[in-house]
Amino acid sequence: MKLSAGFYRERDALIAARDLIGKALFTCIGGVRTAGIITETEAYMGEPDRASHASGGRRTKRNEVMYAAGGIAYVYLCYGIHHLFNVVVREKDEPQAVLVRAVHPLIGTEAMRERRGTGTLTTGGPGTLTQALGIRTELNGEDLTGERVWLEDVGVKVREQDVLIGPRIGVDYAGEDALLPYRFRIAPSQLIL
DNA sequence: AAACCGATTAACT
DNA sequence: GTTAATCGGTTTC
Repeated sequence: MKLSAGFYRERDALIAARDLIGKALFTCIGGVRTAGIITETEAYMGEPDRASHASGGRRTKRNEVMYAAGGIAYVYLCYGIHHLFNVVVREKDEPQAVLVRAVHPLIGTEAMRERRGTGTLTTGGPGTLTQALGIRTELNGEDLTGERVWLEDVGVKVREQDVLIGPRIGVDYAGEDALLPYRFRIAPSQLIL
């Protein structure tokens, strides 16, 4: 079933990042429904987190949606090419978010392959999964309990020992915060086929 | 108004 | 292991 607004608001980014492993990310774009099982996430803890866009309370046009109440999408363009998808969590004015870094294709794999182009259907990175699911910046601020992008519990259980925890990727600029164990992923041997 | 840069990827050696 | 591609957001002048 679809995750409720309360699910997002009652968890901080760290707990949410763990709990979103194994959940399904759905989109319905242009009448095409696609979905994937979330296999990798990262937590961004807001003001005290130097790796977060909201570090030090920074508030700009781009990251404004992080300050809204949880249960909406934060989508932004990275390196001018890649759309990155985050789930905003906690209450209003607590700018925490979970970056979805990888999914395993579940529904609409042909549509995903088409969106990815002639290449193979791989959704193993934060930029490639958004391309496969059709997520673009127009979904920034989108309600995750709505009809265009949402998450569901599809009954996939991931055991604690199958979740690998480590430092986040690509945040070297964040100093010692780059070493925090805020990245969660399903052990490669446990990937659903 | 202009410079700078990034929560990345794919294609290389 | 390295690096070019690429452009909106942010910072700086």
